[in-house]
Amino acid sequence: MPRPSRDSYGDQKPPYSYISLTAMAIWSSPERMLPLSEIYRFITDRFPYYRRNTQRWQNSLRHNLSFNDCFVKVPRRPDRPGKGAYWTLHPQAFDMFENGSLLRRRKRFKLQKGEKDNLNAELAALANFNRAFLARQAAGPPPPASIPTATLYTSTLCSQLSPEPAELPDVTPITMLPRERPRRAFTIDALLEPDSPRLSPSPPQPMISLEARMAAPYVLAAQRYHAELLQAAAHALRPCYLPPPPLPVA
DNA sequence: AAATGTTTAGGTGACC
DNA sequence: GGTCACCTAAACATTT
Repeated sequence: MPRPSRDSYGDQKPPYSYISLTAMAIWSSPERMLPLSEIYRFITDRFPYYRRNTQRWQNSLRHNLSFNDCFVKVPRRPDRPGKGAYWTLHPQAFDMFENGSLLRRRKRFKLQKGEKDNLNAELAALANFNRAFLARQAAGPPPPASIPTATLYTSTLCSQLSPEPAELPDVTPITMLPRERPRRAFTIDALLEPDSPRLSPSPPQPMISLEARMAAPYVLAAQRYHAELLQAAAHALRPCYLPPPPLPVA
Protein backbone atom coordinates (compact mmCIF):
# COMPACT_ATOMS: atom_id res chain seq x y z
CA MET A 1 0.00 0.00 0.00
CA PRO A 2 1.35 3.40 -0.84
CA ARG A 3 2.53 5.53 1.99
CA PRO A 4 0.19 8.49 2.51
CA SER A 5 2.00 11.63 1.60
CA ARG A 6 1.05 15.06 2.74
CA ASP A 7 -2.42 15.96 1.44
CA SER A 8 -2.60 12.63 -0.36
CA TYR A 9 -6.42 12.55 -0.18
CA GLY A 10 -7.06 16.23 -0.66
CA ASP A 11 -10.32 17.17 1.00
CA GLN A 12 -11.63 13.64 0.70
CA LYS A 13 -12.05 11.54 3.77
CA PRO A 14 -9.19 9.06 3.84
CA PRO A 15 -10.20 5.39 3.97
CA TYR A 16 -8.49 4.81 7.30
CA SER A 17 -10.20 4.24 10.60
CA TYR A 18 -9.27 6.37 13.58
CA ILE A 19 -7.40 3.40 14.96
CA SER A 20 -5.37 3.19 11.78
CA LEU A 21 -4.68 6.90 11.71
CA THR A 22 -3.59 6.85 15.31
CA ALA A 23 -1.39 3.81 14.80
CA MET A 24 0.11 5.53 11.78
CA ALA A 25 0.91 8.64 13.78
CA ILE A 26 2.47 6.67 16.61
CA TRP A 27 4.39 4.55 14.15
CA SER A 28 5.83 7.57 12.45
CA SER A 29 7.37 9.00 15.58
CA PRO A 30 11.00 8.17 16.44
CA GLU A 31 10.08 6.91 19.91
CA ARG A 32 6.95 5.14 18.72
CA MET A 33 4.90 7.10 21.21
CA LEU A 34 3.16 10.46 20.97
CA PRO A 35 1.10 12.78 23.09
CA LEU A 36 -2.45 13.38 21.97
CA SER A 37 -1.69 16.80 20.56
CA GLU A 38 0.97 15.33 18.29
CA ILE A 39 -1.39 12.65 17.07
CA TYR A 40 -3.84 15.38 16.15
CA ARG A 41 -1.10 17.27 14.38
CA PHE A 42 0.04 14.23 12.39
CA ILE A 43 -3.49 13.67 11.13
CA THR A 44 -4.29 17.26 10.25
CA ASP A 45 -0.91 17.67 8.60
CA ARG A 46 -1.45 14.77 6.25
CA PHE A 47 -5.18 14.70 5.78
CA PRO A 48 -6.80 18.07 5.09
CA TYR A 49 -10.20 16.47 5.58
CA TYR A 50 -9.51 16.48 9.29
CA ARG A 51 -8.82 20.18 9.45
CA ARG A 52 -12.55 20.68 9.66
CA ASN A 53 -14.96 19.67 12.40
CA THR A 54 -12.05 19.04 14.70
CA GLN A 55 -14.19 18.64 17.80
CA ARG A 56 -16.06 15.77 16.29
CA TRP A 57 -13.25 13.57 15.09
CA GLN A 58 -10.96 14.42 17.97
CA ASN A 59 -13.60 13.24 20.38
CA SER A 60 -13.89 10.01 18.42
CA LEU A 61 -10.16 9.61 18.38
CA ARG A 62 -9.89 10.09 22.12
CA HIS A 63 -12.67 7.58 22.58
CA ASN A 64 -10.69 5.09 20.51
CA LEU A 65 -7.53 5.65 22.50
CA SER A 66 -9.29 4.96 25.77
CA PHE A 67 -11.56 2.23 24.58
CA ASN A 68 -9.16 0.05 22.65
CA ASP A 69 -6.62 -2.08 24.46
CA CYS A 70 -4.29 -1.76 21.50
CA PHE A 71 -3.34 1.71 22.71
CA VAL A 72 -1.29 2.08 25.85
CA LYS A 73 -1.05 5.28 27.83
CA VAL A 74 2.51 5.86 29.04
CA PRO A 75 3.04 8.41 31.79
CA ARG A 76 5.13 11.38 30.88
CA ARG A 77 8.73 11.46 31.94
CA PRO A 78 9.25 13.72 34.94
CA ASP A 79 11.67 15.83 32.98
CA ARG A 80 9.15 16.33 30.19
CA PRO A 81 6.23 17.94 31.96
CA GLY A 82 3.15 18.80 30.00
CA LYS A 83 -0.45 18.01 29.54
CA GLY A 84 -1.58 14.48 28.92
CA ALA A 85 0.32 11.24 28.63
CA TYR A 86 2.12 9.64 25.74
CA TRP A 87 0.29 7.04 23.72
CA THR A 88 1.84 4.00 22.17
CA LEU A 89 0.77 0.75 20.55
CA HIS A 90 0.63 -2.42 22.58
CA PRO A 91 3.38 -4.73 21.28
CA GLN A 92 0.90 -7.53 20.81
CA ALA A 93 -1.29 -5.29 18.68
CA PHE A 94 1.08 -5.09 15.76
CA ASP A 95 -0.58 -7.85 13.82
CA MET A 96 -4.06 -6.39 14.12
CA PHE A 97 -4.19 -5.36 10.54
CA GLU A 98 -4.91 -7.73 7.74
CA ASN A 99 -2.01 -8.38 5.37
CA GLY A 100 -0.17 -5.34 6.56
CA SER A 101 -3.02 -3.12 5.46
CA LEU A 102 -4.31 -0.39 7.67
CA LEU A 103 -7.66 -0.36 5.95
CA ARG A 104 -9.25 -3.03 8.03
CA ARG A 105 -8.24 -4.84 11.15
CA ARG A 106 -8.20 -8.60 11.30
CA LYS A 107 -9.95 -8.59 14.63
CA ARG A 108 -10.40 -6.38 17.60
CA PHE A 109 -7.41 -6.41 19.89
CA LYS A 110 -8.53 -7.28 23.39
CA LEU A 111 -6.34 -7.93 26.38
CA GLN A 112 -7.33 -10.58 28.87
CA LYS A 113 -8.34 -9.38 32.31
CA GLY A 114 -5.11 -10.47 33.98
CA GLU A 115 -2.94 -8.96 31.25
CA LYS A 116 -4.80 -5.71 31.50
CA ASP A 117 -4.50 -5.63 35.28
CA ASN A 118 -0.76 -6.29 35.08
CA LEU A 119 -0.28 -3.58 32.53
CA ASN A 120 -2.32 -1.08 34.52
CA ALA A 121 -0.39 -1.92 37.68
CA GLU A 122 2.93 -1.40 35.94
CA LEU A 123 1.89 1.87 34.40
CA ALA A 124 0.43 3.07 37.68
CA ALA A 125 3.72 2.23 39.37
CA LEU A 126 5.55 4.17 36.71
CA ALA A 127 3.25 7.14 37.18
CA ASN A 128 3.78 6.91 40.95
CA PHE A 129 7.48 6.84 40.46
CA ASN A 130 7.29 9.94 38.31
CA ARG A 131 5.26 11.71 40.96
CA ALA A 132 7.69 10.69 43.70
CA PHE A 133 10.57 11.75 41.49
CA LEU A 134 9.07 15.20 40.99
CA ALA A 135 8.23 15.56 44.67
CA ARG A 136 11.75 14.57 45.56
CA GLN A 137 13.18 17.08 43.16
CA ALA A 138 10.99 19.79 44.64
CA ALA A 139 11.92 18.89 48.20
CA GLY A 140 15.62 18.31 47.72
CA PRO A 141 17.53 15.08 48.51
CA PRO A 142 15.51 12.84 50.85
CA PRO A 143 16.73 10.72 53.74
CA PRO A 144 17.43 7.11 52.73
CA ALA A 145 14.55 5.77 54.83
CA SER A 146 12.01 7.47 52.62
CA ILE A 147 12.57 5.52 49.44
CA PRO A 148 9.13 5.19 47.89
CA THR A 149 7.91 1.77 47.00
CA ALA A 150 8.11 2.76 43.39
CA THR A 151 11.86 2.94 43.76
CA LEU A 152 11.87 -0.73 44.57
CA TYR A 153 9.96 -1.30 41.43
CA THR A 154 12.39 0.66 39.36
CA SER A 155 15.43 -0.73 41.09
CA THR A 156 14.63 -4.10 39.63
CA LEU A 157 14.81 -2.41 36.28
CA CYS A 158 18.28 -1.09 36.97
CA SER A 159 19.85 -4.49 36.91
CA GLN A 160 18.07 -5.42 33.72
CA LEU A 161 18.63 -2.35 31.67
CA SER A 162 20.58 -3.01 28.57
CA PRO A 163 22.77 -0.35 27.03
CA GLU A 164 21.11 2.31 24.95
CA PRO A 165 19.48 0.45 22.09
CA ALA A 166 20.53 1.15 18.59
CA GLU A 167 18.28 3.33 16.50
CA LEU A 168 15.53 1.51 14.72
CA PRO A 169 15.53 1.63 10.99
CA ASP A 170 13.02 4.09 9.67
CA VAL A 171 9.83 2.22 8.98
CA THR A 172 7.22 3.44 6.60
CA PRO A 173 4.19 4.32 8.69
CA ILE A 174 1.68 2.80 6.34
CA THR A 175 2.97 -0.75 6.29
CA MET A 176 2.22 -2.78 9.33
CA LEU A 177 4.30 -5.67 10.42
CA PRO A 178 4.55 -9.24 9.26
CA ARG A 179 3.46 -12.09 11.47
CA GLU A 180 6.39 -12.32 13.83
CA ARG A 181 5.92 -10.44 17.05
CA PRO A 182 7.07 -10.69 20.65
CA ARG A 183 4.88 -12.72 22.92
CA ARG A 184 6.46 -11.75 26.18
CA ALA A 185 4.27 -10.61 29.05
CA PHE A 186 3.56 -6.94 28.83
CA THR A 187 5.10 -5.90 32.11
CA ILE A 188 7.86 -3.38 32.38
CA ASP A 189 10.14 -6.06 33.75
CA ALA A 190 9.36 -8.39 30.90
CA LEU A 191 9.82 -5.65 28.36
CA LEU A 192 13.27 -4.94 29.64
CA GLU A 193 14.42 -8.52 29.48
CA PRO A 194 16.81 -9.34 26.69
CA ASP A 195 15.15 -10.90 23.70
CA SER A 196 14.29 -14.52 24.30
CA PRO A 197 15.85 -17.20 22.11
CA ARG A 198 12.46 -17.60 20.45
CA LEU A 199 12.87 -14.15 18.97
CA SER A 200 16.33 -15.01 17.74
CA PRO A 201 15.76 -18.56 16.64
CA SER A 202 18.56 -20.99 16.24
CA PRO A 203 19.97 -21.44 13.68
CA PRO A 204 20.00 -17.66 13.35
CA GLN A 205 17.58 -16.20 10.84
CA PRO A 206 18.54 -12.58 10.45
CA MET A 207 15.30 -11.56 8.75
CA ILE A 208 13.09 -12.90 11.51
CA SER A 209 15.30 -11.46 14.14
CA LEU A 210 15.16 -8.08 12.48
CA GLU A 211 11.42 -8.29 12.09
CA ALA A 212 11.05 -9.23 15.69
CA ARG A 213 13.08 -6.25 16.68
CA MET A 214 11.07 -3.98 14.45
CA ALA A 215 7.91 -5.42 15.91
CA ALA A 216 8.81 -4.22 19.37
CA PRO A 217 9.07 -0.46 19.15
CA TYR A 218 7.47 -0.09 22.52
CA VAL A 219 10.15 -2.27 24.04
CA LEU A 220 12.87 -0.05 22.67
CA ALA A 221 11.07 3.14 23.55
CA ALA A 222 10.40 1.85 27.05
CA GLN A 223 14.03 0.86 27.42
CA ARG A 224 15.15 4.28 26.35
CA TYR A 225 12.54 5.93 28.55
CA HIS A 226 13.58 4.03 31.63
CA ALA A 227 17.28 4.28 30.97
CA GLU A 228 16.97 8.06 30.88
CA LEU A 229 14.61 8.10 33.83
CA LEU A 230 16.87 6.00 35.96
CA GLN A 231 19.91 7.91 34.91
CA ALA A 232 18.21 11.05 36.11
CA ALA A 233 17.07 9.30 39.27
CA ALA A 234 20.52 7.93 39.95
CA HIS A 235 21.96 11.36 39.48
CA ALA A 236 19.45 12.91 41.83
CA LEU A 237 19.91 10.21 44.45
CA ARG A 238 23.66 9.83 44.26
CA PRO A 239 24.40 11.85 47.40
CA CYS A 240 22.30 9.43 49.43
CA TYR A 241 22.60 6.04 47.85
CA LEU A 242 25.58 5.73 45.62
CA PRO A 243 29.25 5.83 46.48
CA PRO A 244 31.02 8.96 45.32
CA PRO A 245 32.70 8.80 41.96
CA PRO A 246 36.28 7.55 42.15
CA LEU A 247 38.91 10.17 42.63
CA PRO A 248 40.94 10.84 39.53
CA VAL A 249 44.21 9.02 39.53
CA ALA A 250 46.94 11.55 40.14
C1' DA B 1 -10.76 27.22 31.43
C1' DA B 2 -9.14 24.18 28.25
C1' DA B 3 -7.17 19.97 27.16
C1' DT B 4 -7.17 15.34 28.07
C1' DG B 5 -9.15 10.89 29.36
C1' DT B 6 -13.17 7.59 30.44
C1' DT B 7 -17.44 5.66 29.86
C1' DT B 8 -21.97 4.77 27.96
C1' DA B 9 -25.07 4.55 24.30
C1' DG B 10 -26.85 4.26 19.75
C1' DG B 11 -26.15 3.86 14.94
C1' DT B 12 -24.27 1.88 10.22
C1' DG B 13 -22.36 -1.44 7.09
C1' DA B 14 -19.92 -5.80 6.10
C1' DC B 15 -19.70 -10.47 6.81
C1' DC B 16 -21.22 -15.21 8.07
C1' DG C 1 -30.49 -12.18 12.16
C1' DG C 2 -26.29 -12.14 14.91
C1' DT C 3 -21.78 -10.51 15.34
C1' DC C 4 -18.13 -7.52 14.59
C1' DA C 5 -15.57 -3.28 13.49
C1' DC C 6 -16.25 1.22 13.23
C1' DC C 7 -18.32 5.96 13.83
C1' DT C 8 -20.57 9.54 16.48
C1' DA C 9 -22.39 11.97 20.38
C1' DA C 10 -22.50 13.11 24.91
C1' DA C 11 -21.73 13.39 29.81
C1' DC C 12 -18.54 13.44 33.13
C1' DA C 13 -13.89 13.25 35.56
C1' DT C 14 -9.14 14.54 35.76
C1' DT C 15 -5.12 17.24 34.88
C1' DT C 16 -2.48 21.27 33.68
